[in-house]
Amino acid sequence: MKQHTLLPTLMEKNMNHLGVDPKKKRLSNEQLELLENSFQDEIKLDPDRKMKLAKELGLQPRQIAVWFQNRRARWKGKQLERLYDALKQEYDAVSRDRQKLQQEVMALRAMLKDHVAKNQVSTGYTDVSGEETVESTSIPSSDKHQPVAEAEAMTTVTSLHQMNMDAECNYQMNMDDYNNTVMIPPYSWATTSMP
DNA sequence: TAACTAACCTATTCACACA
DNA sequence: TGTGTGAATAGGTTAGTTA
Repeated sequence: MKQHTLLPTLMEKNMNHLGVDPKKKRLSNEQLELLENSFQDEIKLDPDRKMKLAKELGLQPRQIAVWFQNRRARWKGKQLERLYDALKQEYDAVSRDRQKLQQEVMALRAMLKDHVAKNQVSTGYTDVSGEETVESTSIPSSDKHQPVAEAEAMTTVTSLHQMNMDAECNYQMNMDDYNNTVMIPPYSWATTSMP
């Protein structure tokens, strides 16, 4: 059950020389240093260590426990901050890649449109002359092949689009994987030692 | 198995130091 | 005197113990 033992000892000590009722008093540098060192050793506080620290620092065990609780909360906040920064960097990088891919897709689409238009024109000529025009892209075209070429071209665009979609899906999946790996279930973070 | 207990958590309050 | 920081509190969850 909760322990609501307040701190008469410390308070009394502190108010004696001030003539006031200090309800909250900052810990001294020495006390903080020792607590900090202890926290760096182990984020969790076992009862023996709590008693030892309390004795050593002249504080109530409850104060030691509270200090560790607050320290863990601050530590977790920092961890979340770092995690946020890492995720943001990752997101920015993926975002840039996505934009680049989209630009490539647009360029390829434009090329394809141009290519199809030229094929249609050249097909018009071949209808008359019977000659076959070969584009620099080496895609064969004739009145017989033209629908096939268009279909292939459309397939290419669809594939590119699919690749783009896949990239997005992969990113989503990776983020999910990352979340499953990194997201910390309640309280479990506290059982891990300091990084 | 329910009740109790201790330790922990998050959210909040509040005293104090300082610009 | 407003604000940031940290000690302390409130209330909830979890896990171990016991009758």
